[in-house]
Amino acid sequence: MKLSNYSKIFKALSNEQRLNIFMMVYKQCCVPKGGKESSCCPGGGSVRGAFTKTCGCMDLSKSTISHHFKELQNAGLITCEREGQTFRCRINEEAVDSIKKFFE
Amino acid sequence: MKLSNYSKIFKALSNEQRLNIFMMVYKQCCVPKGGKESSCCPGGGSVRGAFTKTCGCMDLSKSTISHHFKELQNAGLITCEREGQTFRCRINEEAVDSIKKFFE
DNA sequence: TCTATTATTCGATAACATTCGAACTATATA
DNA sequence: TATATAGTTCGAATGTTATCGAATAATAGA
Repeated sequence: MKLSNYSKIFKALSNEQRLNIFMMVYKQCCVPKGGKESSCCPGGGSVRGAFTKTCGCMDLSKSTISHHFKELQNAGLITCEREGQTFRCRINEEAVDSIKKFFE
Repeated sequence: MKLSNYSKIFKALSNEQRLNIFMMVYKQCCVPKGGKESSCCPGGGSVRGAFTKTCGCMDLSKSTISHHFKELQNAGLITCEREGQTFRCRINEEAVDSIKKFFE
């Protein structure tokens, strides 16, 4: 992976609000081994209605939150797929693995 | 470690030039186990004349490079100590460990 | 097809980042 | 003490990012 891709990833995580969004998705996607699945993640590994949830618990306008989701997607950190009126979000494990490798 | 500290670290690494500087220090500080020490790192773990070296291999003005070193220090990623006319740089292992933990 | 809900796009604005060159400070050495 | 080398600070130009509200588009359901 090129250095410029890494800097893109770090840029996406450099804004505190956006990092917060990333973390909410990240935590909910990581069903601990042997642990219970959370209600938002049937099947584990993805978050239903991530955007709506985020709007509900962050003090930012919808448009700003939409922008932050786009940035996280552009950096390759998450993927989102439409599911009716809302979106289902998933962490891109590859990106996370790349970061881990970066610091080895 | 607070989320805002993480975003500071990621911000420091979000600029490609700065990431480049960080990597040069990082690589030179990490003497592989059983490997030879590099000439810049007698004793291992630190880089002698890091600023001067960086100036020599990056297409940026001294003042800009100085600024980037400051940013890396402010984020707690590296420390620099004067050594005569030049500086000796060291990676802050704690910061790196924090990032690793962040993605566990 | 009408309406409510959900999310995106647009245009504006304010704040912040990157970069430079010039002037300056710190240190070593002749 | 004069000079060379190394690095910092300052002010300015330029570019990028975060944020909002309003207008718009997509979807579900009545």
